[in-house]
Amino acid sequence: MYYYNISLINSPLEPLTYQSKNHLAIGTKVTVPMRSKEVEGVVVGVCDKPSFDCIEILESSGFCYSPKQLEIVTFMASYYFCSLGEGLGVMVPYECGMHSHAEHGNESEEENLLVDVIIDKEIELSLKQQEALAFLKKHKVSLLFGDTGSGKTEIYMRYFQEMLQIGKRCIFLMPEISLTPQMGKRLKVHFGDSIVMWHSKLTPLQKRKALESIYNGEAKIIAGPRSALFLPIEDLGLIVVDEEHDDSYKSSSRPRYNARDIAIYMGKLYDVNVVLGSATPSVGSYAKFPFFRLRGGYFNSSKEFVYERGAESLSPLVIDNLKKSLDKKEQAILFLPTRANFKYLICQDCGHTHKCAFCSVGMSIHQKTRSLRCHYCNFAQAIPQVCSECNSTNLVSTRLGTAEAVSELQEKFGEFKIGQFDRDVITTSKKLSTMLKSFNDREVDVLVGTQMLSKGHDYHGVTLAVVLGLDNILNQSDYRAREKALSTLIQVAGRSGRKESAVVLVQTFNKEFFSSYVDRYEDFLEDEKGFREELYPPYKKLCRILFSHKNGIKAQNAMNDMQERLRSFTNVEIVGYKKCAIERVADKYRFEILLRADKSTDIIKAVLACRNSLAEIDMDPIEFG
DNA sequence: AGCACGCCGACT
DNA sequence: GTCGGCGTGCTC
Repeated sequence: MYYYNISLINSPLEPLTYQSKNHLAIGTKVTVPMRSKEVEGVVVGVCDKPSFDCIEILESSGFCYSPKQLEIVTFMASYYFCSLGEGLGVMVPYECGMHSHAEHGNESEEENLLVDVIIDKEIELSLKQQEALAFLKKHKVSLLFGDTGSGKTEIYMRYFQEMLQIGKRCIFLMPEISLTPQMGKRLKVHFGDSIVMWHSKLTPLQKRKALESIYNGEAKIIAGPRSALFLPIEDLGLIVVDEEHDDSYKSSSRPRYNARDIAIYMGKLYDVNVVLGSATPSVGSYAKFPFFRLRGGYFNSSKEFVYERGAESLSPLVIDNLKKSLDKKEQAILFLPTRANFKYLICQDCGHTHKCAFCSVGMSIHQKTRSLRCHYCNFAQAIPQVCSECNSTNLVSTRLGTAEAVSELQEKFGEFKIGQFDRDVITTSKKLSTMLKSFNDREVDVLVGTQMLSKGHDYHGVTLAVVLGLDNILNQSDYRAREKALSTLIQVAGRSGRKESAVVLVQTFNKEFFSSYVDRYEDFLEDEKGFREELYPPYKKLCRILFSHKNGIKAQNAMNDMQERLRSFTNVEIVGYKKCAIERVADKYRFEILLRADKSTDIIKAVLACRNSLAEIDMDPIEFG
């Protein structure tokens, strides 16, 4: 009889011991009984006969995780504080017997011949682009710091093509696949069946087909959001992380990994190059990696930035600019920050804000459904007519929401079509492509939206971008607030003026800040480096520990207990321990500890020694709320 | 005494 | 994470 440590996939439990009559290789995916249910697990170790009676492994599947996949999972488990089972949950295994030769780098003549057939035409690069590509090839990890429209995508594509020609495969990460159908199409046109798009919204059939082509080797490029990192790919030659600054690379549930950072880890592990690309690179990547600067778009467009003192209103200046551009039969986009900090219902008489019954956040008004909705737990209720505190009927909402902006503009510009572009309206990728198509076909004149507007779509005829509410990002208590606000402005501005000259109208009380950096992002990055030194990433490591429980006292006690114990670790600084800014979410009270240290290993040691069962640990956090 | 709920520990 | 055992405390 053999005895194995089995990690249960997606389970927070540590590996459990099961027995088997047959020998099983480490990494084999199996089915085991667990409390009268059958669950999937992975053989992660061999062990001696334990003192307790063991249960038999039911069957071994035809799938297994490669040693390198197990190494990645082990790293994720230790660095991001999850179980092996939770780490394995994001990994897709190989078919048994597939990976062994692949990981030793054997090349197949047959495949090389196949590639020659697939590639039809070479992607032409400008001199500057060729220079950039040469730079990327020279460095293990490099940053392609290229303005919107400067031709980053062609460089990636050319690099992919060259990899394919030597029989190598590539991973192409992008933020939120559903938000970038244009990129997908563009790649599909060039690479046909040798590119496969992988994301969580694939139907079971699509998923099967995609996996099939990965297993049989037809898929040479795997493209998608962060989950595309973890497919059973052989002969890996290159990883590209597009829009590397994007927050969606950080997972907000366990395993709380950052796909950009895991890509870099995998680059080392597989000994392949990693390319990070962005028009607005993160301060961290800029500080850590060599970069190549690609300036300007080839649209030769000029942009005029106009600043108006204000927060978030459809001011006369905004209306006037929109009118001018509409009269000229041109298109405009209007940006408002994410819906998360949207408009709340406030009583003018007593100042009371209508809060969610389960979370300590204001409920947002959704005019379309005539309801109040909580963006943290989705609780919904009718819009009340009177204040629950003082019975006043004088209830107003101060902030401007996308839906409201749309209806207000539609009223003012009756003959033009105003489109709404946010997560409330664009719920499927079909709706996304429909909206983008009607905008590019000029059936829609003004597109009003949130962050979604800035996510790399091509808008051909936009000559006016109105950017409202930036100060709401800038004023967040987040060490990245400046970076987030400025990069948002640059990304939105980058959506306009692809062909002609364009106006970017910015409402802010911080003109000084935005105007001095908006066309010199590298200066911002340099200055920001100075600001972060001694305090923030990438110079210091941060770790946030969250305690949440229905019983607030329990959560608070758990925080206090851990905080006390952490004090003996002198190389880890307790930046603070307190109620979260949003103190209740989904009927649970929340407390947090923020840690800072020079080295992540110091944080890991301290947290491992001090954590309790309520502690949810977020390494390299990007959310502070 | 009987039942409901909530806490806590085990899960191989 | 999820289940079940058990203790507390409330009601009949």
